[in-house]
Amino acid sequence: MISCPKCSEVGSIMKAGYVRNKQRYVCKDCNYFFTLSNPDQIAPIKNSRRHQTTIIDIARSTGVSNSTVSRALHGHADISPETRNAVLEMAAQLDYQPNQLAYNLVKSRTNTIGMIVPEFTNSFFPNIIIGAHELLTEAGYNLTIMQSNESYPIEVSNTKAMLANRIDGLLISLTQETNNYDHLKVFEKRGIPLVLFNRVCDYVSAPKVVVNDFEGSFLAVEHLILNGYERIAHLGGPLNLLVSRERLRGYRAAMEKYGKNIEENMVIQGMFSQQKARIYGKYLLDLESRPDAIFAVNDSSAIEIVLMALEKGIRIPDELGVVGFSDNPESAYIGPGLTTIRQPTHAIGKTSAQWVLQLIESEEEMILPNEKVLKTELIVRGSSKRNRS
Amino acid sequence: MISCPKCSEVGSIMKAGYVRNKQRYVCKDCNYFFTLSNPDQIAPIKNSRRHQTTIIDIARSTGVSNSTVSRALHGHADISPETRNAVLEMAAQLDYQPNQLAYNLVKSRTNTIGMIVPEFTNSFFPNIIIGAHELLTEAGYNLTIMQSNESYPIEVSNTKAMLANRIDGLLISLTQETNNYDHLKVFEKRGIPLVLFNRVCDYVSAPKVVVNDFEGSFLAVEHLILNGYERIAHLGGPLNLLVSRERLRGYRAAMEKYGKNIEENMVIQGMFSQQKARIYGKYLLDLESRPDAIFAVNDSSAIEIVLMALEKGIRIPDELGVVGFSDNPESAYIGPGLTTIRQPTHAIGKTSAQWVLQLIESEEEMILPNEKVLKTELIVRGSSKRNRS
DNA sequence: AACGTATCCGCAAACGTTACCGATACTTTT
DNA sequence: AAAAGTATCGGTAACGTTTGCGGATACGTT
Repeated sequence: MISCPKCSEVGSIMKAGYVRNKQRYVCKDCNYFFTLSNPDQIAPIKNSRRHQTTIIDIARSTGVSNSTVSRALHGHADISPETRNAVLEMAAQLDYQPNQLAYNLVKSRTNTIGMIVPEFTNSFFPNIIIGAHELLTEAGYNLTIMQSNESYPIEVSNTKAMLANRIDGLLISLTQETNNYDHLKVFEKRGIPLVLFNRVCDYVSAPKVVVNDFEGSFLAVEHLILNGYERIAHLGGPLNLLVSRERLRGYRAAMEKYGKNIEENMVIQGMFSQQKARIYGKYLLDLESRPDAIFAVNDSSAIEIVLMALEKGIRIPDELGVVGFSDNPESAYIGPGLTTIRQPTHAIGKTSAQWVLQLIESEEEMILPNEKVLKTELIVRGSSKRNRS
Repeated sequence: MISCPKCSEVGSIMKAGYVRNKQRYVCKDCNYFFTLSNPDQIAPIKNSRRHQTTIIDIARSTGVSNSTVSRALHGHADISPETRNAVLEMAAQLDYQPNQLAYNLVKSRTNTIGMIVPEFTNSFFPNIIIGAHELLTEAGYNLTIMQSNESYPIEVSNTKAMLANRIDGLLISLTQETNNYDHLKVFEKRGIPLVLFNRVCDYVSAPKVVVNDFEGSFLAVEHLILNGYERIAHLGGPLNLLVSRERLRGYRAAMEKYGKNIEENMVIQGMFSQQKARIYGKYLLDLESRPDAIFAVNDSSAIEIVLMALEKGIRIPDELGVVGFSDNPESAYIGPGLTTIRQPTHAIGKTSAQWVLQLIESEEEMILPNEKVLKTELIVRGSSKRNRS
């Protein structure tokens, strides 16, 4: 006979429908609804994943409490050498691996720095990663890398994922097409340190690590001028990126300083891509009055130009001087050797990482210079050393 | 006067030592020990980190329970459209970001794949990473990358960190110096899918993704022979790596097939490094009876040889044929262009990632072929196209 | 009236750790 | 010997989620 779990009444129990395929009853006395639990139900299917030994397992096997185990494992005080040893032994025996997830949850920090780069097809960003990676691992931090693939939506979703994973700090280099920065302001609001590098923007009040694009660009163009080139073209990048604007500015400044006329039809701004480089390069080389030198915004564009020029039989550097930017590995090996501006990629990564760690470890909001500008270096190779005539 | 918090007695309170620098009392009546909490103590320093809005916040603000919020956020059933919308609205308003850590803890999976590479200074491993990254992000997984820096101890500590972070699967390429594999066997024991790629070993029963080094090597040497080279040297890698052994084997097989004599003083094995390459290269080029072709174990060695030969005035390819392995980006641009064997780096990454996901998603232990061999490709450039005389 | 069905929501137990606050048992001091 | 101090250990509440299951209401159906 069924009795009410509440008033123990037996007589006034009635069926009252089904809930999840189980008979439901109601006690008319106390108006209490209930269903009967089936004790002989099949035990829930054991999770096929093997059980990972936890602190609790160690505690049980050693006969101490969880907290003691935790203290022993972390070399805390308040524990006798004997129990510590016993615990450590048992931990080794049970092949214990701490669960960082639980640790992170309770400490609400992950010891992980996130990094978002637009791409890593050429060696530029990988080298930055190496620099950051080195410093971070040494400091006991992990690094998770994501790639926005030069796409703004992916960048946004990447930042969301980083946020969800509760990284302790973020290093980010923006996309070509990013011009809304709300996804970065979230980090400010949350108090999560953020450092922009290389592809930065002015609309976020976060530290920025950049190279001296202006100066590098200036040096490159000055070098061309000093080598006797007169009519220098500039194949630039997209103007929403600061680097493109700075390199353009350096170009203009150098031209102006030496009193060279800038022919505006020889100043082109476009997206970074090999295809675009070929199109713009062809345009410049096919100009009725061809420039005698081209300063390109990056090495891959410069190399395209060199190759096209050689195909056309234009002699480099005599008939055409070419200078690139970044010093890609292949630039040293191409035909005459590409003159270029070397960026301290390693240092960019290292500096950014260092900065984000400083921000994390500084309790009070430190007042820091909000921009660090690293030096560039002119690498002179064959593509610009004209035989003075 | 101090009164017992339990029996409110005042007379029989006595000091009873210190606990963490705080006076401790005991009530002789009820034998109750206690310390006085200091209400005017400075409030515990507020964690400077701002409060992150949680599911509970949303629940409170919306007037529903946590479970309802959770269900609403995940589009579960058993929830009315109105409450769902209310919850979602409130979530947006409070700028809720889910805490992946808590999620991972309760689900005991992280949706993250770990990857350990020996280095990423040249483009080889970055390209593999790109391939894996692409596939994994598409499948909704994250990728955390670690670098062992060609050091066995670092590799071990990396695997430990991966384990602690409860990655769902691991992709690993071994160090030059790794010859103990216990740290990998832990993954087997734990049931965590593991895939080896490129630098693999035979002593772990895990899937392996490699390229056909033997065949590639054979093709390279055969190509040299078919171009009329006779006395072909081999500059090889360290023999504890399978790749080195396979490439050596391919070299020997091709030489044998075409009845060429192998002069053992022209077969050298050494570590991967630019310096070593220069030393061995100098040795080969300075030999009293110089080889007429060199097959190098990788492109960077081959390039060193090409550069040294050009310095010495040795004409390439007429006096010396050179073939490398890997198709580094700079190989296309160097002097005459370096003939080389292209490895499908992208595919290596993609295949490995695909495989690890298969292992994760297959409930029962699937029987899979435990090795996948990807094809290599001969890229013919100027350094080996001899003008037949 | 009695029973059945559907829909929606809340409770509370996990997940594995850490750390605060006590609580013992012992040693030392007065 | 009582009182005070010391050295270790345990209990337990967090951390933020998910989820199984029970409970409640509102109808619809015999």
